[in-house]
Amino acid sequence: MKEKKETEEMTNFIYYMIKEDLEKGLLENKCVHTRFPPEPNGYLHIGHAKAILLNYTLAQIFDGKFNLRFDDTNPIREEQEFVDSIMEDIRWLGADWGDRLFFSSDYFDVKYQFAIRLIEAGRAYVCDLSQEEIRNYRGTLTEPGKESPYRNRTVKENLDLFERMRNGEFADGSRVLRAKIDMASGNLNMRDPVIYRILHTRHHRTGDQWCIYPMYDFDHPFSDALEGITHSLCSIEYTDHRPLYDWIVDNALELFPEAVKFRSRQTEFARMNLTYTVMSKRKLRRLVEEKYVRGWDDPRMPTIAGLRSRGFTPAAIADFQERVGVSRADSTADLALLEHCIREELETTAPRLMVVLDPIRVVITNWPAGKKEEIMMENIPGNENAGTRQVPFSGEIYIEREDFMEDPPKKYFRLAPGKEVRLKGAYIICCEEVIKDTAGNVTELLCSYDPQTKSGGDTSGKKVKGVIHWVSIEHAAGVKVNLYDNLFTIENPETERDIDFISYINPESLEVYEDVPAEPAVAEANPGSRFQFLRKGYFYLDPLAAGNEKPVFNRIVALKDSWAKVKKKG
RNA sequence: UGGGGCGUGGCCAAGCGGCAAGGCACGGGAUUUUGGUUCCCGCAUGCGUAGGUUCGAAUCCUACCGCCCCAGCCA
Repeated sequence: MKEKKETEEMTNFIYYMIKEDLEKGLLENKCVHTRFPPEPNGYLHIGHAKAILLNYTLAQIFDGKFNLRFDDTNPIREEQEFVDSIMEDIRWLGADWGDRLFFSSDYFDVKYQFAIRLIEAGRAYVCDLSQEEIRNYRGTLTEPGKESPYRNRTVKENLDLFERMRNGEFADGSRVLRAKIDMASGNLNMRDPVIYRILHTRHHRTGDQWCIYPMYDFDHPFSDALEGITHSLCSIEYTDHRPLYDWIVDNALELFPEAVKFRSRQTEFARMNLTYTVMSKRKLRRLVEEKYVRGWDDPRMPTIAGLRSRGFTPAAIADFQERVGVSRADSTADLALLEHCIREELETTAPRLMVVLDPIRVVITNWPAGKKEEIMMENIPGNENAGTRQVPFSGEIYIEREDFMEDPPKKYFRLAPGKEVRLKGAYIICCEEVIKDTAGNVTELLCSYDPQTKSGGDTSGKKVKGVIHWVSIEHAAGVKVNLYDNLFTIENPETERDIDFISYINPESLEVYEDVPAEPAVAEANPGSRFQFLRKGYFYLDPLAAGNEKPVFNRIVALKDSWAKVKKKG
């Protein structure tokens, strides 16, 4: 990943909290140690990127450590496929976990021992209530719960039952292990939470070794303690779980001190939403399953895989997260900010190319027949190191259909009958005649060029306001272009109540141009590299389509278009 | 009507009793062979509301209002 961030750049409350912990010596002789704990049951999205980058960056800033730990305590939901994709995504983002890749399931054995100690201390018991009974006994938001009739079993009986649970003597759902806390607590999480359940399900890592599995609230704090995590960051909905987190760690410290590397503390921060998209796993899955997108990695998806195939860069995503910041308030970041970040990066790094998306033929009537001229163009204006390239120019070219108007408004600087415009890097041309088909559609423009106006050596003294891009027809290479736009038409499709978010899908979120003329230099472009199509936007040469007949370019983001604003205002 | 969290400009977000940072967006102007970039300028008499404390309040106190989360043997 890029160099460590200047600490001055990080100004969020978690950064200051850690800094204070360090100053007060609260970490004793430990270094800052964070972790990212994904459950391997789905794809990561840009909201996860916030958590990954926060944890990783914090560890970097303070010279600490960062663990990747898969939270795989529920064998029913988890699969190896997701472990692989998650690791790929995190690696791509640049968060390096070194040799600290862990799985919650690695510690099932110690966790079992810890559960036994809890039982021995009289702080956990085996409960025979059915799932429904447990729910009823729990009470409601406004009424306290009732104690389970099994709450006061003897330690001996609990130990025996728990062992038999582990040995597979009981059916799924018939018994659970519960922490004995407080059935009257206003915090439902403290009403004797279930900490182990019976699940005769094969686990993706431990196989059939276990038929009882720990619950998150028991597992997570203890895993943190085992790994010596100093700062356990999580999203805001876990705030209610913090007392339970502390209960577990305190008990571990008291009953199983030799297993605890550090008494970690949980700190919550708000998750991020993004405008013009949805973030919930359920909704993303629906988009995939109902084929509104081609898959989890569709370039319109807010998944890490989607952003990657769209052409976004890890640096732009990190910059975006940095600018969004971290707080405890619900927030929806503006997609415009993410777009700004990628444009800012690509402005100085992406070589330019001329491609005409919607071509109209231009014949330069006074151009010597058959003559070809090589035009030298800068790859990245203002950056000499990026070099130059030759672009062939001839008497028949394509220009963008929208760069010509038969009856232009006042502020239109492009081509129009009798008007002049500069062809980028080449000459100034003047539109002499408009040719139409029988339906009245413009099919071709007859123009004249002024030999005095060659770029770099213009002796005409002419000043034209408009400069347009072009491609020589004879020398053009064909490319396929995918124009991506927002997947949804409204800013917050997720928060609209009573209306199915599917109805806000943007029918024009993908526009495909099968064969579009591009300057011949495209042939040398490397798959996976990014370009600016002059005046159009930033594009990513799809590496997945590398074998195709034509190169495939995905639009990452369009260039800002102030003309569109002028037009709208009239 | 139980518990918890949060309310600072359109979107984020600093601020922690001394008189509202910054970014994006937006508006205006300059430069420009990308209507891009860059560069200037503008953009909260106001910090959910109402009271109170104080010489002084976004910051402290009180009450109220609004939004979010919690009743999985999910994480």
